[in-house]
Amino acid sequence: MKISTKGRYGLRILIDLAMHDPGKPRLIRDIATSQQISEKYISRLVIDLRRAKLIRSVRGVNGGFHLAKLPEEITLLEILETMEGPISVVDCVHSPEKCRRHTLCPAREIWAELNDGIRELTKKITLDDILNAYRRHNADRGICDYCI
Amino acid sequence: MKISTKGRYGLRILIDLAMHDPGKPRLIRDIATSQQISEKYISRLVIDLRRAKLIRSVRGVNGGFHLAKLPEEITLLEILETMEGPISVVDCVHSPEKCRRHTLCPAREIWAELNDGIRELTKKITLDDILNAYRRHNADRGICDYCI
DNA sequence: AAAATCTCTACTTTTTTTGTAATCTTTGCG
DNA sequence: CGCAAAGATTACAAAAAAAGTAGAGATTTT
Repeated sequence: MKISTKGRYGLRILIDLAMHDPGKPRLIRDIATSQQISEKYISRLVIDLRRAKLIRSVRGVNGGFHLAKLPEEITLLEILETMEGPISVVDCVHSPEKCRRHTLCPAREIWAELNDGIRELTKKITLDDILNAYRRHNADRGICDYCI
Repeated sequence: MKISTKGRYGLRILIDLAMHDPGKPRLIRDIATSQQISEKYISRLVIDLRRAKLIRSVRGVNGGFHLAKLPEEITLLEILETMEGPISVVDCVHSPEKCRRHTLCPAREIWAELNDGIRELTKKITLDDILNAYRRHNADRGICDYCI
């Protein structure tokens, strides 16, 4: 029941892009500097974000990244599922084949409901909400490890 | 966002006890056999369950375990927090000291709200709900790995 | 006293997550 | 054109976390 480092870093990258969107694409190098994440790791993470169409990339000289959607259109659910794979409180919710007798599995409905509940909660939170909370606070002090 | 093996095994132990409560305490050995978990590991796990007062133990000859409460009084939240520690989507929700600048941390309120939401969801599910789901299905086929 | 049981802590193994190395592809510009 | 500035990708390494075990101890009943 914890958001992984990958999830948090994905979010940081999106926050970073959101706060720099105007005009020219943002470099991995610059994201790395402001977010204090290695360039290598960022170039690994942006692949997932791009495949999920949350960001767009421009290759070659003068390339970089920017958001592919408005912050209010990006939900925490999308971000988490992009970075961490589908939310599933137990494996059989999303991989019924793992379960020896999935058609009979007792707690399946209960897990499915809990799972949906959690997904709904995260779906209601948008990148914009997080940005606003961020702006209300002392944005220029940067982001805290462990929190995002 | 996944229930750990420890969490699932704790739940299995409770289900096992609930289905055998009448009269005499149940042995670790018997739980191990029906739940297909090693005796060693169960004796490790029951410590946590006992400390959380979800089960009671009887030591010595003719000893064993039984539930300390009615199944409808045991929530999934208690079980999970007993086995896995407090639910916290990010560390700073429950360990603000980990956060360099926790009084300023931008997303803190958002995480706290999400966290509460998840806790509420799991609080609404009781051991009895799970037992009922279990009984409605083909209980004698046992519990599926990965699901519980 | 002996046997049956639970209790506890420290350790090992396994699995998962995190992060890096190295190489390839695309594009703009002189 | 050809080079340099970017991003893209995959496979591997390191670190952290989770799972599980060993072994000795403490209680209780008979």
